[in-house]
Amino acid sequence: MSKHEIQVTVDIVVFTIYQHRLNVLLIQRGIPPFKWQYALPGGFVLTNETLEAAAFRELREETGTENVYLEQLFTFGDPKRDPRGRVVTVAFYALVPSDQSPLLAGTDAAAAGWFPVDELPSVAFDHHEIIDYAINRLRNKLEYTTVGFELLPKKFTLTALQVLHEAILGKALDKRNFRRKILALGLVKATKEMEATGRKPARLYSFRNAR
Amino acid sequence: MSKHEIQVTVDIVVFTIYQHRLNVLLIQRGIPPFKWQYALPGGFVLTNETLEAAAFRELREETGTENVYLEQLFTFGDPKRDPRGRVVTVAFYALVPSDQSPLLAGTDAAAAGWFPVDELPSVAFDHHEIIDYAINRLRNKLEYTTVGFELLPKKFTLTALQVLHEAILGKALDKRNFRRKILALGLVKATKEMEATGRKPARLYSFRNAR
DNA sequence: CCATAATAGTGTCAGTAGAACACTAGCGAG
DNA sequence: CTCGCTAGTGTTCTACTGACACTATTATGG
Repeated sequence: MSKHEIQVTVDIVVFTIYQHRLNVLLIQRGIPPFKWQYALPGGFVLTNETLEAAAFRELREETGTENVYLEQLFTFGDPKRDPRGRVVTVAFYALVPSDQSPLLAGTDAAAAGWFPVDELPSVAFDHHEIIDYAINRLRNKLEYTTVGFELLPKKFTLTALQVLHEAILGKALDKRNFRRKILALGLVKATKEMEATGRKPARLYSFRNAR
Repeated sequence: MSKHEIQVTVDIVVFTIYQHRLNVLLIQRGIPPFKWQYALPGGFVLTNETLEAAAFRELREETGTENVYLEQLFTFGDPKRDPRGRVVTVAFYALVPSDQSPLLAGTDAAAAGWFPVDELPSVAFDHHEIIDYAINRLRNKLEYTTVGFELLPKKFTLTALQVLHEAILGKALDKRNFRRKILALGLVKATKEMEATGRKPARLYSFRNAR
């Protein structure tokens, strides 16, 4: 019974909204296997940290992002998924508010970048499968939870919220129906501020619950 | 960087409907830690098998069940969850049709038994947390998928289907509304057979899709 | 054979949620 | 002051959900 030969990693699908599109953070690998290919941020779990802590640590080390929404997705354990040996990876996804996303002051990563989910490059290992899984989860959760707010700044316009939903769901939504539904949910509170840019100023809203 | 000291196991929450209640399969441990306490069926993942294959293998070895619905749930990796060392467990849940459930011709297990989810004994490790997670997942999936049918024999009465839903959701449902909704979904097909037992015979239905 | 016990099976109405659909309001730029 | 641009707003129809009570059919037992 070869019980000890399995290594455990975490991989994180980091999402943000950038230029009205849903984007994923990818890092170019500096070492084999799959050298120079893009891959998800991630790495080995240390023996004395939780899985979630490992994911947060890798996020910090590789991308400089902190204090983001993080949720476990699924665990991928095909024996052939890593050519180096048996590696089981616990996949997470993270949501970065759109006003913090371009800060890529990475340390580990040679090169990192945001890629729109419908224009992904080829990625290492089974990371494409992980990304697909994450997009599906995000779409589903958007419909019955408040995850969407995690991708926005603290104050946002209803149009920005709608654009976000459209970017994730990949389809256009009716403005009046969308606003009616969001306001009926009561999760959002009008502030007294208006957005500066643009032609006609739009009212800023904030999310009611704690972030 | 102590990367190699993590062991990977699978644990399975096996559900069935028994006497109109949702039940979980537990096995009494024959060895420490938690000797004589009840625990979920499960065990170590071998280096050349997928996680799912490991779960199926443990199910077969420990409970004799085969060909059941199996789905990955969540991965539990708290460093302190197992007193023997660092063990990360990938949790699954399985659904056993009610006409196959009492077959507990186990091999590994000293003693196994079905326990109603609202009368669980104290269980080893963090298995209570895993069971709670599984019940929640099952309740949620019942509302938007067809998992429910996995817990029934191939032919079943609509009353049996309703009892199943009530057992999982833990609340009574209106008979007319329930039947209307189920029939409107079109997932179920009336057969020409009637159930033998009972006072007035009830029509048997079958699930349309493949099992 | 008739009465009883037990479960099967059936319809309506009211309230709510979701989808389709087009115009006016307010601001900045030129 | 006109144009361009985005903000913001209601109604109607349809589909689904939930509440609610009685008749039909069989087996059993007196």
